[in-house]
Amino acid sequence: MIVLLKRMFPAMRVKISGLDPHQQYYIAMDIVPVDNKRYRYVYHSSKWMVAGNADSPVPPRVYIHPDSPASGETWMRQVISFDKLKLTNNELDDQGHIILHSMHKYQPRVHVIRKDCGDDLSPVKPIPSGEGVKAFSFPETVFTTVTAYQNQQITRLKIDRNPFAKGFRDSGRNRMGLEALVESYAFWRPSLRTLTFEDIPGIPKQEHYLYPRA
DNA sequence: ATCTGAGGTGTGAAAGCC
DNA sequence: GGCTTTCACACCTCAGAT
Repeated sequence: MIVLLKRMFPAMRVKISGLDPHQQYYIAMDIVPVDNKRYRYVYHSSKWMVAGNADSPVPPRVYIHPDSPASGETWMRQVISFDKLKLTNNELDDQGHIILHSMHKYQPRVHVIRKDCGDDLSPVKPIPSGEGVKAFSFPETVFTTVTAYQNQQITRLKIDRNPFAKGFRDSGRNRMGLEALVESYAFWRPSLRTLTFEDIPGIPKQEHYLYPRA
């Protein structure tokens, strides 16, 4: 899904409840390695296989949601989308984009940060820890980075679902076949997730739900 | 409502790497 | 030689200007 500078697709979308409506919060995302392995796609078995050790770690980067900071009421009222998040494989990137290695597995994490804990938040600095900061991650959002698609079904999926790729769509495609394909890919399961905070601003327990995509 | 420029897509060929 | 990465390209969306 990545090369040079690309958006993440499909984008992560989350819904949060349980925030203090009057408290200001930052929402941020970072992406961490799942393991220290490099992968390659094996066509004949249609599986990702370990192909060696991971490349050297890249500088940690943070995507701060552009609506930040905003009140808990604002965040809870909307579905929070990370569709503007950009990924790069350029380790020398100085624009604050999230840097990843190709052919590695990563886990996106959503961070909810109380404003007083996030005043020195920066795209090029690790997310602060402690009281007032909470991270959420969902195992089904783990993904493998590539510079070229390894699976033609994924290419077709993206062409049909990403508006910017409309120019590559065929007019007579079999929609039912596509829907079946969508169902078969875990990462494509509804990207809308819900985080529930029980005791804000004290920071909370995690709970999440899966919603069927309309 | 229409125009326009910036920027987001996958493709396919060529280059680079091991 | 096979796999991965990079690049130019055409086509598209989107947002701001008029």
